[in-house]
Amino acid sequence: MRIATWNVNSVRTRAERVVAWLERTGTDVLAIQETKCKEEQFPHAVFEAAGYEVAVVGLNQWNGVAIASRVGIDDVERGFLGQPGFGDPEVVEPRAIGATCGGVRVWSLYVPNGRELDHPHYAYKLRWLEALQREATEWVAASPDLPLALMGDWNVVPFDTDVWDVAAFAGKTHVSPAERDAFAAFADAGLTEVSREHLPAENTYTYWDYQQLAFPKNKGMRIDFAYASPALRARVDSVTIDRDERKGKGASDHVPVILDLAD
DNA sequence: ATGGCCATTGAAAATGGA
Repeated sequence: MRIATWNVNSVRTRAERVVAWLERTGTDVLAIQETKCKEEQFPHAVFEAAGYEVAVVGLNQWNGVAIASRVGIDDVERGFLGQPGFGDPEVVEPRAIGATCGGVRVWSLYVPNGRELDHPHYAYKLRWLEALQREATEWVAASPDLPLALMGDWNVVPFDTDVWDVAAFAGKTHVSPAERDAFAAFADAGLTEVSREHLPAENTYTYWDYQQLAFPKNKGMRIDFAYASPALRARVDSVTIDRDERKGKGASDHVPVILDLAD
């Protein structure tokens, strides 16, 4: 089975491209982030025509996550227990959706950006990661043999070598020790970030800004990851970052991260 | 060629992204 995660930066703009990619690569399950639409605006028909069922959560033009699967999609959960909200009035944003697909419990996650270190969004980001880590700890403890994947756009650069020039990020989000600690803490829940295990090379990126020729200059960031429970980790044969998907007109600024699983 | 922001809302300019 092949499962993947991809921040598509608007699913309405890129539905045909995403589904063509799913079919071409033979991907069974895709965790999608930044759908940027309400559930009723989601291009359900494009996915269904290709044989994918979809579970969606979306409130407006911001955020939005989904899971597409051609191996079943059951026990859908929109948001996680204790998921923090943001704003006044406080809203629990559509940033997490879970479903069981082909025997794997998959979560599609879009971690808050943080904006600036002194912005309320940054404190929200840390709260959000901490709450997810707490909940993930419960999931693993409750079902230690369950294949579980926490996949998505984590908006954290775990190591200096996960960005083209860490000096350019001095005083900015994504690289702060608190964010890195919050990201690393998922290992304490018994999870392993399997893209790192299989693709340890430095300067291996999943995101390139649209501006200033970032992609041709390879000024990228590694911020899309997949944490796996022991039962899933043992089944990961290989991990691929599909860098080619950043090429050409109409690309998302993120590329897919793919996990090939043993049956 | 992989090429100097993009998507959404709403109808100009603002918001968010990272």
